[in-house]
Amino acid sequence: MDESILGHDIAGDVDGIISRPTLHEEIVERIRAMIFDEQLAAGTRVPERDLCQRFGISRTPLREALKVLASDGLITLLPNRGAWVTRMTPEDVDELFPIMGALEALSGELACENTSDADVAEVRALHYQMALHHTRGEQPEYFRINQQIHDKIMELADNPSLFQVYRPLAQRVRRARYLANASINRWDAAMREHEEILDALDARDGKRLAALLRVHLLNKLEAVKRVISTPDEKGDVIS
Amino acid sequence: MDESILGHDIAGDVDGIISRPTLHEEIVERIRAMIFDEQLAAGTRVPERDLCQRFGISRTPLREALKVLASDGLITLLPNRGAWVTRMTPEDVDELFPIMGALEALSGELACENTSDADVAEVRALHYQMALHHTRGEQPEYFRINQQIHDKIMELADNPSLFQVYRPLAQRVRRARYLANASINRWDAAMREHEEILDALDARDGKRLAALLRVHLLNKLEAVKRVISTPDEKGDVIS
DNA sequence: TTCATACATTTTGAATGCATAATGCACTTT
DNA sequence: AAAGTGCATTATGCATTCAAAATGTATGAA
Repeated sequence: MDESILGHDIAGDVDGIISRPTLHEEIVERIRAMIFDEQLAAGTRVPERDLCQRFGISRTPLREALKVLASDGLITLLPNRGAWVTRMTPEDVDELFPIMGALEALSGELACENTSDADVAEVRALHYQMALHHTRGEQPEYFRINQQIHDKIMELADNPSLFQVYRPLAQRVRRARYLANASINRWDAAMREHEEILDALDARDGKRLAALLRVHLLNKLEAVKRVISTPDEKGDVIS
Repeated sequence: MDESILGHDIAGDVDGIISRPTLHEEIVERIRAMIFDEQLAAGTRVPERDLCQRFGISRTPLREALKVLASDGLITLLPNRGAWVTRMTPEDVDELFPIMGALEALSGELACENTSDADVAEVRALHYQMALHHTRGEQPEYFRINQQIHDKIMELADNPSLFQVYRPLAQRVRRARYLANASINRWDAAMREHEEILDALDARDGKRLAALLRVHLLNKLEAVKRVISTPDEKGDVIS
């Protein structure tokens, strides 16, 4: 019919709500992503004018986005002196890891109430893929799958508000967390902990999974602190 | 000398950092307060123009504040259709209470590591004042002191990030929480739980205090849900 | 040279302006 | 009268403008 002339099928969309994201939401996500993959590095200035040009927008929606990101703690606004990507301090890590531990523990507990066998199978597959990267010493791949497992558990918790609270915290510590994995000792230990995590999820043992996830994260705390309190030669503590 | 002529002593401030809060920060706090005490009621529109006039500012900083409050979930932005004070649904309560439970539990655990005898004495004084209001059936006073006790424990945790994460959640459920106290059954039970909470804090038993705070909050969940899912005659579910 | 100062330039915070979308209301039509 | 239609009004999202603050730079003094 008409659709085929237009070259695409619109039948599926006729009664859905039309989503019109506003600029500032879109920009929040883009800047999030840029901080995530370090196009905007911790401790550097957020180049307002450049970003406006790059995104082809005016300063108003960009600045709205900056306020939102600042309230997440992802960037820091210095009055009259611009926006800067927040740098992680050892004190921040001391504060944030216990919080994230509590939230991950909750995610594990809730996940056990909802997890199907297929879900466990999915996590198991990720787990053994991660184990493979571990034995091969492939750190970036290990780290990526590791993230996926924790994200999957968070998803199984089926609590969008929990994810929303957790996400900005996780993003703030993500880079430091990645670097902390460099320590091989900790890497082996983390892998053993993950065995137990999978086991507890399989058994739907919410309390145990919660405790494991919490300890797993707290164990990383010291490693992360060591990394970020060791300035490299550029004086740039975490990049 | 000069200070006394001006009528106040400025000697204490000479080397402190001069704080210059930006407009949008100030406005975020004001609107927070207005939602808190229901000058802006749940489910109603946030009157952008009125607020601009009232605060004597332009739309730009106000709108920046609205984006921040929206990212906290305190208000909801409908594209091209204004800002509305977020209304609490039973689903929200189901999601938020376990999260707040986990965070309060953590606050209790951390508090036990830092609490001095003087701090315990302070909480004890609040506790018995609250008990008095309970026996007298003075609900608003009871509720206020109850808040103060939980706030005090959060403060003793000495983790600003924890407070920052907790605060927006607490504010979202605050009104529903207040109404839930109306149920006398729950009120007596809550009072007994508070006895135990004080006891655990006094003993610096972090694990126990954590468990108590968590259960305390979870116990409120059902009462709160009952309240908000019972629309009143105006069809306004929580006001 | 190093340091301080004055001045031009840039950046920032907030107000204003403008195009588009949503809303309210008079007017029709049945 | 109830429901639909078209138009005027208002509100919204974003761009632009403007004043104040911060920054960079050239000049002069020690």
